Amino acid sequence: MRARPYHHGDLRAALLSLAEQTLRERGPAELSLRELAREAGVSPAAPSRHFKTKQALLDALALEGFQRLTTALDASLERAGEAFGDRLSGLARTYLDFAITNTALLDLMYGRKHDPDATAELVAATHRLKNLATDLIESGQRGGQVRPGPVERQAVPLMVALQGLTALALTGGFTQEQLDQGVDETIAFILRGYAP
Amino acid sequence: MRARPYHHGDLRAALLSLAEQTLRERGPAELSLRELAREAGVSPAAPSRHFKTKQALLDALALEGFQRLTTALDASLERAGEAFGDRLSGLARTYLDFAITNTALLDLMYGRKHDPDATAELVAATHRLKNLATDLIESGQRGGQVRPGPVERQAVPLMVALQGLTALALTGGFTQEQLDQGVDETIAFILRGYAP
DNA sequence: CTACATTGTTATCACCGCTTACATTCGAGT
DNA sequence: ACTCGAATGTAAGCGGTGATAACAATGTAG
Repeated sequence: MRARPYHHGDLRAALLSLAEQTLRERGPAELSLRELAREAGVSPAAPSRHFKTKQALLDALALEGFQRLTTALDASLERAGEAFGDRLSGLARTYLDFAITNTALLDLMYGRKHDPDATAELVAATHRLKNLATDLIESGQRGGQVRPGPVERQAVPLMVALQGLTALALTGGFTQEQLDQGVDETIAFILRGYAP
Repeated sequence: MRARPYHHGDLRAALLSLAEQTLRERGPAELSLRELAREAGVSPAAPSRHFKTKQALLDALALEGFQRLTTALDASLERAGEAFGDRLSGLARTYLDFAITNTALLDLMYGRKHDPDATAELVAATHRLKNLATDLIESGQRGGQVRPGPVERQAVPLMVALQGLTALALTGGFTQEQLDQGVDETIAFILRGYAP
């Protein structure tokens, strides 16, 4: 019977996975490198080979989150038809769904984002997200469902709505039903606001 | 020359004030009870007389934040005239201003809010905030500037917009000018959406 | 097969939040 | 004015944390 091998195999991935689980189940405050090491069955100093600091681990986790989110949003747009309303509604619901099922991760993502010394990769990831919104608005303008005007400005209400919906969903103390209604209401509201 | 007196005088207030300063300048992660005690010129265990745990300190800070915010919002409504647009615009700008000048504090406020074991006082404070929004919408309906419908639903887009605006303002990477334009745009957008 | 890079371990540091037992001061009731 | 309990502060110590440095085992390229 082989004892536990000296080398873990894929400690980096294991740490990220365990970290996300802990984040999800017990919140960011409870996340300890030493505990992750224990759970992974390695010594307390081992994680430092893969993540120089705790912050580096969190950054990697946030980056992974951004990747998963943009993937989901891309897929949603892929699924949707041509109609602007459908695309917008699908985007909003996908975003909201991600927010609800990955609350702590999303918090981490946005929390890290406005830290002055965030990774360049992280900043890039957020830009990609922003582009998704402006692209949608722009195509809506081409199709005539969105009033003309500078995209940079026109896209703001959409991003506001997305951020706001998730914020409410996460902190609001709403029932699931209220929430669904609120989403419907808000999407209708947005479309009305964008109408030419 | 008297040595430092055995009793601090108002340690509780001093701790809260120092804590807010630290929160503002160095973020929530850097906040340590021991350090606060050092800065207040008191032994490491002294704070525990006023705040049993670190979380209790943070809760007190968050509560203070809610009080200051609702005060500011009340004042804004007081200042504004009767016109629905003005009231809404004033409310939004006041909220946003608070968010920008008290970023970390607001984060703390909302972060604590959806924690299962939050103080009853905290929950009450957030409800007061929610009422402010529904009241505004309701009065808008009475005045005929807001389409009729259940207030509970109609108020959602407003709260969404407030939350979303602050979220964007804090994490967005916008210039001040872009932000001002975005606020204008969003407020116009909201009014259009609420129009009967 | 050897030399080097990678990955893990051990040991140690300084710091943290929290608790317990003890010291000082304040203030209310006589 | 005195006393005595409540409030407030101190000292010491526990277990936990993130980080680092020195050392050991393993993988791998030449």
